[in-house]
Amino acid sequence: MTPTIKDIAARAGISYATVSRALNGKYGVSPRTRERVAAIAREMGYRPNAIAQGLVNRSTKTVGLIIPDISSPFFPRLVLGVEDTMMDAGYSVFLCNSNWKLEREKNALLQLSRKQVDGILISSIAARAEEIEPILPPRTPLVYLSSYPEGTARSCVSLNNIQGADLAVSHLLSRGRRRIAFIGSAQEPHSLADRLAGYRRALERAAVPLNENLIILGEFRQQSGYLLIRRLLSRGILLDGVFAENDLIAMGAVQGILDSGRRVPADISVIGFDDIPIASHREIQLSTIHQPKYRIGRRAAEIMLRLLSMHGDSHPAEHAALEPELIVRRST
Amino acid sequence: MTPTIKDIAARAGISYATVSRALNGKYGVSPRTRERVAAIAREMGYRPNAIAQGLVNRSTKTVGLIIPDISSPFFPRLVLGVEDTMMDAGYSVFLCNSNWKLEREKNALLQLSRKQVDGILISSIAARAEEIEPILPPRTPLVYLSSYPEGTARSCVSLNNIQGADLAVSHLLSRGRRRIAFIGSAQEPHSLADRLAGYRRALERAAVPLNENLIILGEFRQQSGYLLIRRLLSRGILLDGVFAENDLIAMGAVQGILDSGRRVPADISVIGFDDIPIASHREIQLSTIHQPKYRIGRRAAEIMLRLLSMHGDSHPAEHAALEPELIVRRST
DNA sequence: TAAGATTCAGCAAACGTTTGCGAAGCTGCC
DNA sequence: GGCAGCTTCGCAAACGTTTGCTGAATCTTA
Repeated sequence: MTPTIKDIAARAGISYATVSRALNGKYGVSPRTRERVAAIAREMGYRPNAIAQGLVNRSTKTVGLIIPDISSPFFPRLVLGVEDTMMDAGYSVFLCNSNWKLEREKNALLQLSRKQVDGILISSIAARAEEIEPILPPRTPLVYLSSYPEGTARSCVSLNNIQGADLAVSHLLSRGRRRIAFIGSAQEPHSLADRLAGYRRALERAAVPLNENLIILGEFRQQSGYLLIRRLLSRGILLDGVFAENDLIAMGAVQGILDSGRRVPADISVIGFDDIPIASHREIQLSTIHQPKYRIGRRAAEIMLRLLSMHGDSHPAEHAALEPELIVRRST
Repeated sequence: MTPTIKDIAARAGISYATVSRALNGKYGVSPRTRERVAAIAREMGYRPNAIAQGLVNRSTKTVGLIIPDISSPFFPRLVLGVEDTMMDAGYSVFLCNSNWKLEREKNALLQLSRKQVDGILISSIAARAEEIEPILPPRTPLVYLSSYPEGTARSCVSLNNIQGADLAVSHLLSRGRRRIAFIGSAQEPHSLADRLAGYRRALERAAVPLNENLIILGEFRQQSGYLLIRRLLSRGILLDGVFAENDLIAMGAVQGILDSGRRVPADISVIGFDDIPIASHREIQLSTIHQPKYRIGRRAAEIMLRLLSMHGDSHPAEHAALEPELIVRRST
């Protein structure tokens, strides 16, 4: 079928060991044969079988990337950042969507380990490291990106969520808002916790009392934001600001507020999180906290490459927390 | 390290051939030992090494998926459709972004074939099949999705682009528009050709003369639509309708029209193509031709699975052309 | 009870590579 | 001319599986 190293050897009249050495630039083969082998390989259209190489080298030049949902607008650029840099380094990436389900996340981890990936990058929805890390062989390079479980000793790349939330809420406060709702999602326990912490911190610093009634949770979807805000407003709860855990929720909230006859930002200011592409659209103009998604992906991939290069010697975990950036637009 | 089949054999005091047969439910091992092996395997946390299996089975349970750019809003749901159904069938998918470059597309093809993928799904930007198909080993299952090169004998899943464009332009005509611009991109030669053909067909049927000055090409980006329409308008060319090859271009065109002091749709109607998520947003409301992206992905994956199941016996190419759907919103 | 049939398990080759070790062949020096 | 030392290459094992073939043990049947 497709030519193997043995076919080349037969054609060149030498052993296949020599062919391997010639092709890989290893020591111990004369320039003459090296050239001859290269020529024959080219002529026959030889391609090294990466599976066979993976078996003997115990390295597949392959990594896994697990995210909740590629069709959620936050992830595509993250994935691109990872793929671009891994690709440049000669790695291929398996993409797995967990669909926000822990079970599927675990399953993906299992499949990937079976496939002998050299490392795994994951935007995990697990609350605690013990839920997922034991699934992997002990020394598998693992880096979390954007979201990580509590109690992990692995490398992480994420935004400083506490600070981001603080920035957002402080911005609302600076606009004179005092009754600020928090609309979040329980889908990513850890970032929820951090953003909630930032929310609390900002309020506390401004000496604004916390009102538990203003904290509500749903899903990372636009409709969720819409329904939650409408429920809140219909209960007659007073509001003058909304901090949503992500832009989709924020956009839903804006719609809900408008539909209830109130104005944005005149009556209620709304700020989101993530700065997904649509947020900057002229007709939307949502204030938000920018996350450098591509850079997060790239950075995580770079860390992965370092981990891979020192093939399991020791894993000094690196926690990169990128700086959030406040983007003020029309909604505040 | 991680336990192999031999470790299990040693522990059970039997040969590893028997362990393999027991684990795979092959004939020729007693229920008693089968059970014992299963128990030991579970206890030791055994996981079959898919690389080794791939080498001997000559099948890796892996496919490649090549698209131009995951961060372009058309692709995420397409990818999700593929990933979901391949995953359910026990396959993993390598994601590769070609960044609209033929060179990168070819390179991805090469890498994937090295990695011994069982098949490849590709949204190709190649103009002709000869540019890319020779790269793959002759009988590699290959299915095109959404976009395919001319002259291919392989399976394709795509929208009926001619009909879609016809629908869009006919819709503009039915709104009384007669001077309809076509703004497209040269990035995907084949879909451009088809959509242009549909544009021509609709005009012809309505006996509206074709004006070559109204056909302009750029890239699949919002800014491209903006710049092209502004240039057109500033040259004093009369327009009352715009058919854009995709929604991003259409949105850019809308902005350009508004910025030039004209109204949409009162002065100029605009219709796009794809129905990306943002198009349906309340503040955007772009008329467009809907593409069932997830379904296209799923369908392509299903065809791939059929191809895989008959491991290379014969490849009766299947050309699935899904029906476009006109979505009328505020912009027309 | 003996012979044949049937069940169960092991041996070893194969998949396509990489690589340690050893064996030639050559060069040059004394 | 003999020997050391270097260069160049081949042999064979290994990576972790699957599977055809063979052999032993058990069971069936006359």
